[in-house]
Amino acid sequence: MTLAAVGTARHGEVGIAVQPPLHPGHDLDRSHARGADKAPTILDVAAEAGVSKSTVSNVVRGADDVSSATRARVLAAIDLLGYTPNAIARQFVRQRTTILGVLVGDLSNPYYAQMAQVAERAAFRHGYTTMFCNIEGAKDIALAGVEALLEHRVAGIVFLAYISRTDQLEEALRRAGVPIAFLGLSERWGDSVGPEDAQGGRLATEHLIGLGHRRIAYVRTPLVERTGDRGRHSGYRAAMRDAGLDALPPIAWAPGAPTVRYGRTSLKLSDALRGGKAPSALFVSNDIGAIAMIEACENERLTVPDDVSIVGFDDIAIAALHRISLTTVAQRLDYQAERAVSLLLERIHDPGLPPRHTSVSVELRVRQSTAPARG
Amino acid sequence: MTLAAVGTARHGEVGIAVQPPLHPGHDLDRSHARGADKAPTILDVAAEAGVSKSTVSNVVRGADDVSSATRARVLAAIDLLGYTPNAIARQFVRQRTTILGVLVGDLSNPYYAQMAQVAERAAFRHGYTTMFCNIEGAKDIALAGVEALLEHRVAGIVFLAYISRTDQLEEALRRAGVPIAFLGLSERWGDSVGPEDAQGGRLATEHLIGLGHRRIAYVRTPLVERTGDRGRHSGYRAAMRDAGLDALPPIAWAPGAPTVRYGRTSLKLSDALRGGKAPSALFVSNDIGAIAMIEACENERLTVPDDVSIVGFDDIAIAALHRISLTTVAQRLDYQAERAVSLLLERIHDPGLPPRHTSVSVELRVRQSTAPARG
DNA sequence: GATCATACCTGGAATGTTCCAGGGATCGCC
DNA sequence: GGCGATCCCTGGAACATTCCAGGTATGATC
Repeated sequence: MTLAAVGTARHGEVGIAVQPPLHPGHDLDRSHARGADKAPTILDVAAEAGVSKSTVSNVVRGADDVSSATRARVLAAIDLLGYTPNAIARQFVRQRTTILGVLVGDLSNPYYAQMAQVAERAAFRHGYTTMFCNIEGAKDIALAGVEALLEHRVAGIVFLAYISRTDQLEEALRRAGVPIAFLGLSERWGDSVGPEDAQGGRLATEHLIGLGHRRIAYVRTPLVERTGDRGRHSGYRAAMRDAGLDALPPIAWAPGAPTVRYGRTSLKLSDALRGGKAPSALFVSNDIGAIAMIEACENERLTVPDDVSIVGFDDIAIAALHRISLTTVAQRLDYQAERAVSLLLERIHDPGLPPRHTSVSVELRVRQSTAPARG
Repeated sequence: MTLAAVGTARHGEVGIAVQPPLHPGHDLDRSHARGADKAPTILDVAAEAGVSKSTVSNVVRGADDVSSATRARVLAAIDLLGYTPNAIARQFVRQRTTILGVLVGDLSNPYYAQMAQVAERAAFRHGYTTMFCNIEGAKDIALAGVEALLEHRVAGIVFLAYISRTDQLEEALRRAGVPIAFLGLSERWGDSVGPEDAQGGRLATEHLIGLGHRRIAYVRTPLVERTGDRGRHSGYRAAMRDAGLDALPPIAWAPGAPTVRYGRTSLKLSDALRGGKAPSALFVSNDIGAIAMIEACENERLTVPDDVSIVGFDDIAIAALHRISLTTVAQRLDYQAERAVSLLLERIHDPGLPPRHTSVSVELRVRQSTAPARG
């Protein structure tokens, strides 16, 4: 507390000049009287500055009807006492918070981590803090997490998870009536931002077709929401149809944790990628899955891209590593996260808004995991 | 609301039997009278159940002095009204929260993301929610982030960031007197958990020496806190000394963002890795740096591990990918995050505890980025 | 000098919960 | 039937802030 006063004195004489050493020695008494155990309140500051609590409140909140002399006096008192405004009390009386809940599927997955980071930053820039719940695919945890967010009366929720929403979870969210933005997904009941899945599926598939591949399979991983998966798959089918090719039956990742390690063992490649009718190219519904697929192929002594070409979706950071160099459909993760936060804040401000769904254009990034078909 | 009651009926007739259809039709009146705009409070529930607010509070908090008949009646009323306890009011009156602040350096860095995930999970398991601040190395943002956490009166802070702590930031934290645990670091003023840096440095270096390398350089990246860097570097020096080898001058990553992309261009390899006196092996102070180093080497047409062996530190998930296959010093990220949360909760419970520093043992994981020295 | 306007400040009500002291029943025991 | 114990329940105070109606100077205008 004394240090703070010194700090003030150092960086400007204004506050000090208006209000010299105020009550010399008195601060010691105060701190003894109150004890160091309790944080100073707006009333302590008011007493110290010789004004009412309302005036201190006005200063803290930046209201304009405070004379500059009074303001300086109050600021000096705040500095002296080391007062930190109590957001809990503020939230309590104003009956709303500036906290955004973030439901994130799995932070150890780079896709979500990148999204979460940008969302946090965007929220912070708008004066909101973020409360995270890592729901990791477990339905009961998700429900408990949502409950916690609702109890804390978050102003809105960013939904960033692949968990298949149960009726229970969805109903809990609807009932609470809290603004919610689905990030990385489209066509939900709240607001949403997502990539142009169908267009991406088409780009990926056309790229492979252009390289001369005829037998191209779609690989579906549990990472992708049904809606996203549907779009990507239908883009694939449309491109195949337009090229006069037959769509192959999709290869499915066994249900389970969406990690590279799991995918590597889960994908049954022996069946899918061996023999005369095996596909020479794969379009995988996301990058983590595509990387798992590369691992799985190389485990089975199939070289990528020589034996199999692979295209992913997302363009997460590690896809660009030389050693990985994954051809993929890039979606602007950062833009989407920003947009989701904007949608949320707009709805918080005006709950009457109609639901809005933003889809973000995608772009093919050709790297080394795809090569012309052989023969 | 009705659904919830049905749910109750399904898994047990007790609640329903004790309190049949209570007040049929009445719920509609209430919801109209109150209007759907305001969330029901404990008083609404009390009126509905015909008890006092204190009793409802007892039920919600799980206090034991409530008869089972009354409890059932209150629960039914809660269900009917869709009451969600107001954590803000609870925090307000109890003068403490069950929120843990997490200051995280950079969520898009897998090292932090993994730590953050486990920390969140551990906190949640103990009944705490987490408030994230992504401080990304910018000092003013870090300060504003800490301020936000303090205003929300978080019960403790997990510090998970490489940002070099300014006097200002450190003083703000000390002054606030909030319990704080440093994660991934040791030897700080609060509680801390970190890996055995010196031992790790020694293991990495001895592995390279064992492979016949003589000219081994230490590469320092801006990712690592000074303390961690010091330990790893000194472990390296000790191993070199014990083997009768000269430690080379450390190679430094230019200050800047700690990403692979940046590191790739920032590391001046032409000078460091060319010529007769160039090192044949590198020990890099963390995995992201090591991966950047692999990229940088291969950019310069140096093959890893044939031309240069590289060892990292951390064993982040992507280090294990076949395509990366980084030899590295593994530290138990999950255990550390768990431990940091435990330390924090113990201190919240008993602030008088002396500062504790846990160091976690490390273990070398040999993969494909290291090979015997040539010639 | 009365009236009005403006600038600045203040006191009180309200917010939803917890916690505590205490108050009725009911029961058992002498 | 008096007393104590136990069980269950209740009303009120307290928490730190915001917001609003109102109050008091000061200055300007007629």
